Amino acid sequence: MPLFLLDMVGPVSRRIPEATVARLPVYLRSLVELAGANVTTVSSERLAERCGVNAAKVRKDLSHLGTYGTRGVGYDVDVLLSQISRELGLTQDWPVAIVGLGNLGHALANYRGFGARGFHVVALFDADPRRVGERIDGISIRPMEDLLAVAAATHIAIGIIAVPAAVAQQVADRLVDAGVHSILNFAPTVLTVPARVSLRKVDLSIELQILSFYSQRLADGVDDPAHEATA
Amino acid sequence: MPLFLLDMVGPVSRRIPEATVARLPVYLRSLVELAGANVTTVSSERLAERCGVNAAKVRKDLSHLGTYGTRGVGYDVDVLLSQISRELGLTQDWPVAIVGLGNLGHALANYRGFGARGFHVVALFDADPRRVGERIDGISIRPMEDLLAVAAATHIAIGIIAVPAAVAQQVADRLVDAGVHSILNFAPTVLTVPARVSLRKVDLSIELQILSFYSQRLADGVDDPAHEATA
DNA sequence: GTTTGTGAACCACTTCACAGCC
DNA sequence: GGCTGTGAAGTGGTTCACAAAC
Repeated sequence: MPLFLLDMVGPVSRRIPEATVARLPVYLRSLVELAGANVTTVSSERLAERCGVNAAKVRKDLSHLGTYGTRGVGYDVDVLLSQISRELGLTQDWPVAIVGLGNLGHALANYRGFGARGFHVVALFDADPRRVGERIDGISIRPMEDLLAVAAATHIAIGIIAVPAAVAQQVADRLVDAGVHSILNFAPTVLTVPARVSLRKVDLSIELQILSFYSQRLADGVDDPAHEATA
Repeated sequence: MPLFLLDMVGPVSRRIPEATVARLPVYLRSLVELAGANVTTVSSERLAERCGVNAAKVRKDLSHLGTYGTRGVGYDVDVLLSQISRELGLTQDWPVAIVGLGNLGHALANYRGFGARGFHVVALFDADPRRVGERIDGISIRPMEDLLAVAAATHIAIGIIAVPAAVAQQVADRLVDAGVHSILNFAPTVLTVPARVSLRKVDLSIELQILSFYSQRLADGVDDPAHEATA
């Protein structure tokens, strides 16, 4: 490929390590804060400190996006901010559906900050007829049966599962059938989805049990190295 | 050390990789289900399938706890279950405090399944005087100022932070001052704690942004390898 | 002098593949 | 014949350390 075509390909085609992808949102958040405080330039050292990682990692991570820093100076906050936003796909809108509106589902549906960066809750579903029809933040809860029809009408990109573990897999299957290709699972169970579907999980009891492990170690005086959240 | 003393040291002194620790709760959950279904024996193959990992990983993970399998047969469900429970420190009780009782805090406070495995919510705190005094599931919300006194009375092991990002660090500092050595952070911000304190995080918007990244890739037709939740 | 970008070394974890035991 | 436990090989990610650029 001729060199002069390289910038037409753009950063989207680079292979970015998974570990880096997981840190980009953290950098982004910090950059938004810096921009809000009218800081125009930031060094890898300073950004690293704010994000709780080390400077070499920041530089390596950012180098995967392209060459946006200036030696002797640092990174331009606005440039970096928009590059990371673009890389994460936050310049477009992602319609989100929440399935299951118990305590957690309600909390999620009310969560401010969805809208902040391209995520919009467009539909709520619950199997319990007593909950159907209730409105949360202007959106009414629909019966599970409507999922396919709604997905057809408004292309749902991300499905959030907040139902009991026992029915989580069947909800996941329905979401996949409805064409959803990203799922965030809050139910405490292992889900299986086709390889093309992205799946991430948030599991309170697993987190607690991990903390329990290290608490016990601490109590027993085992000198474990510090460990940090992965989430 | 003479060989005959080895079993007195017990599995607690082995060095267990962090990645393994994060999977033990998943194995445990599956084993509890198997035990409930009166299954007495399980192979690494079968357990792996149920947990969404591969069999070699299960064997390697379990080998870190000791030699609890039988060649040609598999693992005894009950034995393995109790070994993992012990390793994770679930045979003892861990008093939990929740700080911040907005939507999410409420949902967490009402979460059944805390009690199931050694975790007990013993105290709730909120800075908002209008919320103080409210009772959730039999426990009344106390003002932040009571934290030190309550921590002194009931040894709080785990603190859950469910406050706005802006005040999360100061809440973390207070928890640490109160002697809490494990923190689970739901606030969307990076926290800094002393090395001896265990810190894990759950961050909804980071999860969504990671999903967004892969959604965009998918839309752009980049053939990324499948990726799974880390949490 | 300062700070990036990056090969090279290092480390942790995963997977393979098979000997050893049932 | 079946399945575990584990060295050895492979992979992905982190950290070092320094030349290049400002």
